[in-house]
Amino acid sequence: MDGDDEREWIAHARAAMPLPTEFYLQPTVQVAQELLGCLLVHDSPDGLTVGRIVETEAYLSEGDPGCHAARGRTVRNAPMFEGPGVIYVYLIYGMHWCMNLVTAAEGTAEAVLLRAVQPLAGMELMRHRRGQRPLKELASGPAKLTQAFGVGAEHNRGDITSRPLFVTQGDPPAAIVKGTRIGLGESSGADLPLRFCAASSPWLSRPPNANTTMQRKKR
DNA sequence: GACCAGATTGTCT
DNA sequence: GACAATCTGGTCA
Repeated sequence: MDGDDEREWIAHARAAMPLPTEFYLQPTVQVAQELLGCLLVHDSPDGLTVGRIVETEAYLSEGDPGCHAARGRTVRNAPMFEGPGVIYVYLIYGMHWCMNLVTAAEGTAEAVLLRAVQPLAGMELMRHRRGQRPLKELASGPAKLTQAFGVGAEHNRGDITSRPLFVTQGDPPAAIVKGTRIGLGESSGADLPLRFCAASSPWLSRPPNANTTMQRKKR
């Protein structure tokens, strides 16, 4: 990864076409898998950042108590009901932003959580936003990712199928590893195999199926 | 390297 | 008032 590579990624991202709304109308689990290898691009006023998506989680409307919309529509989760291609950004633990891409038709609340990306371009800007962290820690987690890419509340209800924040086609990983989702309680569908990772990627938030080690303690 | 606990605030019951 | 799709720094082995 050198400066020439970064310039090529920037040129590629500037010329790239966002994935269309139809992409997000596919079954959510399929979208979550097909997003792996795709490029997340944010052409912000501060500069351009590009990353390859290496980890996602699917949240479903049926039989998934971990989904924010499992108990119906609320003020917070309303974007999940607004149709394919809508960006759903929410605050977690009062400090961190998480970015979801809404799938399924309007009125059906399903989404894919972006958990980790491999930085490809705009690394200096990401470092600036993330506080000079090592490259591998720039976007290896849902909240790290949003911070590195400058995504926040102002992007909630945005459109992922148009600039400046969009996803474009990339190279699919050689293999995909499925696992259970991270951070969910036992009664929230923690055992559902809805986490998808690019196999053997060093850019993941955690190794596949290592989700039980950092559970919150009971209070 | 592995584990633990604190930070911090919007949302929901 | 409790909890949450997390992160980070500190402690200990």
